[in-house]
Amino acid sequence: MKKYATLKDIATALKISTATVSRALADRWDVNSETKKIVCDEARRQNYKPNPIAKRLQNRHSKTIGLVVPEFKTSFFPLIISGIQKVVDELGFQLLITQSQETMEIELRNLKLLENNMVEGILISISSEGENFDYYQGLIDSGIPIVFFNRVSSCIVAHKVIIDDYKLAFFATEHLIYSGFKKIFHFSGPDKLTVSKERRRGFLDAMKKHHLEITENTVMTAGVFSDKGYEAMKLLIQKNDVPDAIFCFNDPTALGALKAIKEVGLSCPDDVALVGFSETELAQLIDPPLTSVEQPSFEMGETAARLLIEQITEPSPPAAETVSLIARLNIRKSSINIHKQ
Amino acid sequence: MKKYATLKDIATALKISTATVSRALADRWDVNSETKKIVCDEARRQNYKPNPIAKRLQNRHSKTIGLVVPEFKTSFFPLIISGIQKVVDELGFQLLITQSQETMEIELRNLKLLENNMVEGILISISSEGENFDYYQGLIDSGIPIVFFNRVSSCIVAHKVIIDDYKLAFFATEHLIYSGFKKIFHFSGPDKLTVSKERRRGFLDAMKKHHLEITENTVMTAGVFSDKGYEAMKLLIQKNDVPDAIFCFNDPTALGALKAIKEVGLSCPDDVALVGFSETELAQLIDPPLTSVEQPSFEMGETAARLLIEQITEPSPPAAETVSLIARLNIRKSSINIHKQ
DNA sequence: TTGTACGCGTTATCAG
DNA sequence: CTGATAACGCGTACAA
Repeated sequence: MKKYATLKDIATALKISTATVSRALADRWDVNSETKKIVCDEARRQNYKPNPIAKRLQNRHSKTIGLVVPEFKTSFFPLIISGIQKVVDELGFQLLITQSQETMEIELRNLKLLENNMVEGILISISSEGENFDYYQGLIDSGIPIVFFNRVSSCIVAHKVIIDDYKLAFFATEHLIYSGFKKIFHFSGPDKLTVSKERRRGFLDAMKKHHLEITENTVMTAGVFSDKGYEAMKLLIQKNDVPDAIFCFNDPTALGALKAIKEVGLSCPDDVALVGFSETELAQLIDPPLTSVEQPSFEMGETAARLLIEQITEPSPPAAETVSLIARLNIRKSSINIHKQ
Repeated sequence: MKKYATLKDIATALKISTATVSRALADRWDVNSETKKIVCDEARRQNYKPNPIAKRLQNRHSKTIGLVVPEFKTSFFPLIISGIQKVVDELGFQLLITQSQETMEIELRNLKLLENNMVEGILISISSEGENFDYYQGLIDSGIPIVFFNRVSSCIVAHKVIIDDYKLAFFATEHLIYSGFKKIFHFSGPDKLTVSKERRRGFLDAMKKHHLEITENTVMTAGVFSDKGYEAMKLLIQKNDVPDAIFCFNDPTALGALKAIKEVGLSCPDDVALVGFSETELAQLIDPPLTSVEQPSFEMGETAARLLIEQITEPSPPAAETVSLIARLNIRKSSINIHKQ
């Protein structure tokens, strides 16, 4: 193992004190320009690099924030990250990214990793398995602010950036209802996530408002990934209980359902209409183009990052606030009712 | 700003020495179980957390490696990251992820960021703008090994994990030729990337082998993003020089071209056939499904991570080696020649 | 202009 | 069993 060159190494090599070396390297005015030159040369010769860890031990601020997202296989989180990056760069901070892979365990490990690297604050969208409440709270208590976005913690007091999932789910469902579909199902997300609950609530309220029948299969838990949507759809086909339309928790789930639909020779939207959520790039490209709720992802990232850094830099940060951004339903071919025309 | 509780705080509160506190908290055998208990209680009371930075100042190893990728909007890099994560987790390391957004400047900033966090090694796929040679070499010289993957540096001696871009480009082009297309173009990637050069070389060699005409427009530089593919296609349409088929640098470029093709009422593959590269999830989902070269992304991540960690942990690491993984061409509808049937 | 000495928070060594 | 003390690498008052 190669040993680092330290200030001391340079000092002893040059037979001067470490203090002088330190000052020379910092290029300060109160040091002889000649010694300055000698020191710099020797530093280069020894391939000296200041040890950032030692520096931080005194400085106490790293100008770095951490991020934990569940995954970035879909384009949803990457878009948010772009927004975060922009603000972080603008404000002279740096960003460390981790992914929890939708598990609480890895999420916890990532939080600790970030903490170990002395981030000054954390942005997080929680895993679908549930929340590490205690740890969130512990971080906040120990002076590391957290801002939640998209998937937020229900019981921690902190800044949160979301959209109105309930309202959008309600809209999306009403869109299907107004299009003339009668037998409408919902593929729900993970039970523990607030977003899942909100979207399910929006769906059910819309169904109730229009007095549509709610049966045992009306709401099926399908999770976040496309294979779950595929399985759920397969199950319905097998049970011979195929609906006219399905409002899905997200785009991957809808795509999974679409795959199953096509496989058995059914057609979308003729036989089964589909609506997704949190529109990914794919929505517009697939066949048929998918109706989906478009979230202001980039803006969500910007807002969350700004709130976090504000909290870090402001001496008296504002009280915890929940910011709700505007989202909208993009109607495309997958939810057009051809029989109604 | 809340002040951290330190060992000293606990020590003074309990009127004992910091050494004892340290030992008690480390749960060592040579400390009275009663004092141990008292110390732990006081630690909890003061919400004490050990300062990892101070620890590292002596330990010198962080069990953490860093990653720099150009972007993760497409599913290509995320898949590689999954592979990396798997190995990193298995071997008890941790992973810090950064994205260069395809620019040299941010790449450099990220390298420094990782270095500042004392990563023990770095995995990188370089930005399309070019390479920070000097900095790569400096890192390696100062004892931080680097493993390149996918987009590798041409002039640094280090482990590299790639596929045979030349061969696959050659295959893909021959596939188009054997399908009966005559006027075949290539949308090339950024000029500075080795992968671009290799794929272009493969394309040109295949064209030459089969004595197909190469004109001024045959090779167009279109970059990495879909908008560039779109623009390039638009330009060809405008110039009234539309080919039978295009071999694109990657999937996004192909998708951009597809968009332009559809916009002017042309059809793929009837009017223009398309072949992509580094197959993303989308390839199978769009209309028409896109012929593309499938890279063993997950395996690439695994291999790169394994090589890096091996280099970190082995006392005498093996010489730099270039690993070439197996890739394959997946033929789909976008490159079927309907006129030939 | 340069050197001395101390602190950042922790662990390890060596006395007691 | 416990307490001083010396590192780890750097910055910086303070003294010379």
